[in-house]
Amino acid sequence: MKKKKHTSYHHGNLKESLIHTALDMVDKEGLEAITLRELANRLGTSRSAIYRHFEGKEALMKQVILAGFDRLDAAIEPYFNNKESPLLERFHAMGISYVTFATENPNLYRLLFGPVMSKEREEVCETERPDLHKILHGDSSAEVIETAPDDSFHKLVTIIIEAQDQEIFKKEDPILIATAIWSLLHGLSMLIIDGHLSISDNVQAVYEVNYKILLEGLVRSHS
Amino acid sequence: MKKKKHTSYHHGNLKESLIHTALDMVDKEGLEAITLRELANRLGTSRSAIYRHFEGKEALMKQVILAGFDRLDAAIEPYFNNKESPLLERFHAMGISYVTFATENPNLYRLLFGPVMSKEREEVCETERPDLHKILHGDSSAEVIETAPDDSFHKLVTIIIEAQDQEIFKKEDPILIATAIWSLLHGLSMLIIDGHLSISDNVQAVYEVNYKILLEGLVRSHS
DNA sequence: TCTCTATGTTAACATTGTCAACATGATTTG
DNA sequence: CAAATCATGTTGACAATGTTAACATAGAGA
Repeated sequence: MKKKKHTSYHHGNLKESLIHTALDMVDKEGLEAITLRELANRLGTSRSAIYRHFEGKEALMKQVILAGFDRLDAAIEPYFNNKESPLLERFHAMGISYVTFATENPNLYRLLFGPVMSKEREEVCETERPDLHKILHGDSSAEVIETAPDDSFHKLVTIIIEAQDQEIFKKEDPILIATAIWSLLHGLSMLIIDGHLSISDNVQAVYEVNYKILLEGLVRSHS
Repeated sequence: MKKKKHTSYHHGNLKESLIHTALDMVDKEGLEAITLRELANRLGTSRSAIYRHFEGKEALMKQVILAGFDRLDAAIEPYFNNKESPLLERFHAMGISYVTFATENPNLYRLLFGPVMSKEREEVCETERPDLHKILHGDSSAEVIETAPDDSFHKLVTIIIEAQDQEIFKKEDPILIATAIWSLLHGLSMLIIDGHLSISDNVQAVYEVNYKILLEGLVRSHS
């Protein structure tokens, strides 16, 4: 597949290779399988070469996590952008694709929301995401869609605003609504992949009930 | 507080001491702070003594996790059992106490749902919790309340059944409803303590919106 | 008392992340 | 072009940690 141009340098592009093989290792063999020596072996290099590209293992893992989030975003994106199907269908499918991604790649999903970043995030927490306030306080939704970054959470917010503009959803703070939706999806995914639910054999059914409950709390009026 | 009877044996009761000091260490200093040597030092014993009581570090951590779940259960229990206040108030307070427990003890909460048990749970997942099916297929709710174990999830299920009996909640599968509620609470807790939300400075407000959305999807009819 | 089992200690080992010292390919400079 | 400089890779060593084996000791029961 990816025959790198091995002509260029010592190894080629070690930095990217490290990130991607680490990502694949996490996905297939779990987080504990990742050791710097094993990583180096698989790439035919030596353990310490890593330190020419990353400050340490943790710095590498952060990059891996970022790449993992890209995969997650890529898995859900089609359902955000498919403008042909009705909004609620997209909304429904987006949720399914999210939970499905988690259950099909449990190791990867656990990494994304796992303990690697948690300490650091706790510190940075306050200053984070000031850009969201722009969305929150922007009055027109059309304008927001343009300025929103391609982050999945932002896309979710814009979909909610869209649904509010179409008088489908109640006019609640869209960011808080998005938070509730994300919480439900994230919690459900985590509980399933960690085996805390007794009904994890039928993920689809569990999701449908969750979706139904959530939706009835979101829609504007009942028929 | 807990002056153990140091007269009895070599150390006294090392097994329980290990579990409880480990639990406190996780809570105050994080999971990474736990090393067998440090644990042994704090208890004035030697590192290898641990292996007379546990198969290894992982076995010890599993016991720590069980003790941690007891703390979580104890933190929410008052809101389950306070029979004087109306059911919806108990329901509301229970959710707040859950999220509050998580945000006030982030290290502990992360441990409970963290990576220690995840692999094992994946294997045991299918055979787990057959007792829940009894609740699901029991027709009378009063009978269920008696037979339910003191697990928090079971209590949640019984409260839902109670609300259904009082015609407050819709008659949906109570286990699936409980799953949805737990997912929301768990997801919200995790996202907050890991700093994924931009609004984590006002936990209460976030919870209220989540609760409102969830409740409107649960209640039987709108006024 | 003697023996046995439970519990605790010490020393050693393998794994892993990290760093220092050295080596080499590529790039820039005189 | 030659030399210097920088980027990249390698080797050896070290500290921390979980684990195990061999040894030690206290308490219980014959």
